Amino acid sequence: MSRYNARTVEPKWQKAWDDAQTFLATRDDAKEKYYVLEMFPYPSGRIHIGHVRNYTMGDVIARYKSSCGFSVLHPMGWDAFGMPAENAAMAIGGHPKEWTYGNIAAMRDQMKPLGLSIDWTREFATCDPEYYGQQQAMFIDFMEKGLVYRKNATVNWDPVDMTVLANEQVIDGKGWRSDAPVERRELTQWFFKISDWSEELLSALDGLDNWPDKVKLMQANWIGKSRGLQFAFERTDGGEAIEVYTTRPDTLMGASFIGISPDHPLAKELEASDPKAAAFIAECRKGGTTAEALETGEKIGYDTGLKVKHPLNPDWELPVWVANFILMDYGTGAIFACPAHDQRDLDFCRKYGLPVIDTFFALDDQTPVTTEAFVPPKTDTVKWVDHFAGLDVATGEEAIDATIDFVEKAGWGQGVTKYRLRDWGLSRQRYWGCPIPVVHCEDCGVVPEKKENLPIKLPDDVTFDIPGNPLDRHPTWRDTPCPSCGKAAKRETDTMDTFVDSSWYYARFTSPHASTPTDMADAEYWMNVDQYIGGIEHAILHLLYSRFFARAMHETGHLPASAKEPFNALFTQGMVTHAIYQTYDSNGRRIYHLPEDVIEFTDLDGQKNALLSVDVQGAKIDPDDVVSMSSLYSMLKIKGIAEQRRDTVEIIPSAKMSKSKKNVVDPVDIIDQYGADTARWFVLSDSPPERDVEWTASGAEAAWKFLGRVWRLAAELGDGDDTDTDLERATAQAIREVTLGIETFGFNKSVAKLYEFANTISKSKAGAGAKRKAVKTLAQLMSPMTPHLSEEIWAHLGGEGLIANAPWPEADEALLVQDTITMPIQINGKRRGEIDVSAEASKEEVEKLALAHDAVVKALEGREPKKLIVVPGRIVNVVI
RNA sequence: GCCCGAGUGGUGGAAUGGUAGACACGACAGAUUCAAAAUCUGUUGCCGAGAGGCGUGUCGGUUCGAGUCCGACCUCGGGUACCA
Repeated sequence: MSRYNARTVEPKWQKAWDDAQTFLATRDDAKEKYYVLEMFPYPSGRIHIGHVRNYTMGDVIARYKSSCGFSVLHPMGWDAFGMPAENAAMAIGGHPKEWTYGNIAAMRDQMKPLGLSIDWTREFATCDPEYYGQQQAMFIDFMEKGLVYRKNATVNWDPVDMTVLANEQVIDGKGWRSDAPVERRELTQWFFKISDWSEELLSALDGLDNWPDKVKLMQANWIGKSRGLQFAFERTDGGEAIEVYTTRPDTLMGASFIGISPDHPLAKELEASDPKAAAFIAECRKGGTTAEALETGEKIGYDTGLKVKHPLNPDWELPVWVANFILMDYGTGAIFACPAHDQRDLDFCRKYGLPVIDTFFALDDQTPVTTEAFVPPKTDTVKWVDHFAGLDVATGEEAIDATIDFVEKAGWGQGVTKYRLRDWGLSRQRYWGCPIPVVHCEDCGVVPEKKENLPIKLPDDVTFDIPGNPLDRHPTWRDTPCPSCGKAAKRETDTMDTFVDSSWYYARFTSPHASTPTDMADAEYWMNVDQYIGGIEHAILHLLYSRFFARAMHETGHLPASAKEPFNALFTQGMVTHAIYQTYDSNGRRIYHLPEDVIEFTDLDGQKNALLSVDVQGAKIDPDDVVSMSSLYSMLKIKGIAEQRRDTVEIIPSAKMSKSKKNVVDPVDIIDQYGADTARWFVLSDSPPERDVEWTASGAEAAWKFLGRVWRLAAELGDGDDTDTDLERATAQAIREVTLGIETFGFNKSVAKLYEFANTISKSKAGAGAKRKAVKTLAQLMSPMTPHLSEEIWAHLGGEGLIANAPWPEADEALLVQDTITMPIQINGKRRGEIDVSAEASKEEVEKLALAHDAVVKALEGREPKKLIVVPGRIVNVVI
């Protein structure tokens, strides 16, 4: 009998599937459809083990659903625009287009051997002009529907490189290449009006029954619906009143000062007239644009000298400050601060010597606030000091409602609902993205390009030797006649955020070669995505943008109403993580090292250490032999390697795999050595799919051994027509549990059950006929995970056609019924024995049996139990 | 900072509020072998000679019963609107 040889078997079956066009998705109105989609990859150049895990999960679902009789759509494409291509062009020369398409070819070559059931005829990359041209057409439709507009927005500006930086390119407040302190700068940019859909995107979350609650919660928090009070503070100098929005109007008596954003119109006025204010605002503009930078940075303020009148007491004047932590994007860009009940306000007031006024206390503690703000949940009842709406004891919620009522009746303010969600800024000052199809004409203004001129293709003749957007400095590309008046005009040089590309690719897959963005008949049949699979890191932005886009596409006639919520079910798989190894150069900048360039060992204290392999100069070191840094040095000395200064390698454990941080693990070694089925089986084993896993290759060999064992089990079988009830029962149980595992994304549990089932078969004394039947079912149950091996066994055992086309096995329910049950007996909640009872036994019979149990009799010593709990079919607890 | 998760043997993990540790890795012992590889069999949470006790990040609570529910905290991970 020959050994299982993945190297010859796997390509054989891949060819058989290709020849039979097994995975071609076809519209078949007689069949129910099932659309499985994994988030498409960025073509970084190499697939990593996380991709293998992700796509194998999708493949298990796709193959399983196909066996269940569905017409399956399982496509693949490339999220191909983005910064890394431009970075590569800057770092190593070449062109982003060549780099990207080269990477796509390499990754496709790495993916094909995995034997994924993908309909490759639908493949596309978002940087294909055929794709982004359709995106431009949609953009024009969105413009017509008023879904797009322009306004000013802040960007990270590198004053040395004179270019816009991505948040990722700002490291510790400095530009990644220039090392110069980053500034915030305003540019006119394009926006999608996603905020018009805030309520819709929020309330529709309720209908997403098959989405993880955590994702829905994150999106709801992100949209951030709040009800508050909007009103104006009159200025004492008669200037324009300051509108504020607050979610805690009930604390108005605790107001300490008025804070405005450095980007507030009033701040801008002062910037022109007050040099000190201008200096302060300039200070605020230092640093990056991220929320994290703003909120973790030092809170600073500037007293404008302006005063406002408190609306409840015209004699009470409050100072107006400019504060760097107030965002112009949220509310009105101005607040009143209540330091007693907001920690940030309190810290600020203590720093600048502003008053702190308590407005309410806990019922049992009236200590005034000192260094810690009193911020109870809004549902807690508190005692009010002097509430203007006449409250004494009430919850925060009641007080807020009462206050809004009071103010509305008094006529100086209004209850308002606001959302935190901001409009989606889609402009990018970069080359490698989808050009925004508009023209700036001196006479006509901003004019959309004519659809017949689409796609507006990116010019190929660009260079990346200087920072900035090559489209801006291209000699001719910008020049174009105005689509409206025909006069010489200029193209927009901003390109689109890559999130635009990934916000509708799922729809394009339903008709990837159509001459319009979608084909309605195809979209009607294939949409929605029945199962979407991707990383939790996309829980907010990508998934929210996609939900918005589907709605916008419906508005513009590109998707049916039924596809407004495009993903029926979502599964967020965990990430495969790996340690990052870093050292520092002489300027203190981080240098990242590949895992294969590092020797890692654990010393006797359990401390992890690492050294660069180059420092070991090729000496063979077994990390298990190294117990401490000094023992490593002695070993190196013994091996004749001269003592030298060596960098200590810093280890950052369990970080998301990222090419730029060089902690990406390549799966090709495993595939080369053991085959795709082993890699697939391995990534599905052990870890629950939703959990992050630290990458370790130990266990790959065990997976390979198991698959060999299953093959031998099949290969060594003889013939016979005998049957075996025990094996049939084990088969029925395996079918039930493996199926349940797949249906609930418990692939690790399915794998464990398959191990158990295979062990049961190999240990069974049943005849060849009975075993043959069991092994055939085993092969079928394994086929979504190890499709090549399963086909080989299926063919060997005389199965009809391809196992990929065989219907999913069904469990014989009659065999799953148990007649006796073993029930554990607890005494005071601790397990002390067990009894066997018939499945039909009444509660009374179980109680009798339990009380007659040796351990119970002994513990009772003739007394009556205090309580006797019988959970039928489960457990008995005797309380003494 | 803010929002969302996760934490169980040496390791990955299993467990509708009902026998904690299924299944696998590793380790150890044995069989087979001239020997090894491969394969097969067995043992394996910790403490204890044993009886037994202790055990699911920490502390507290609810319950007849908590890994699971509630509260506080610790650590790690993801997101934080220009990484994708």
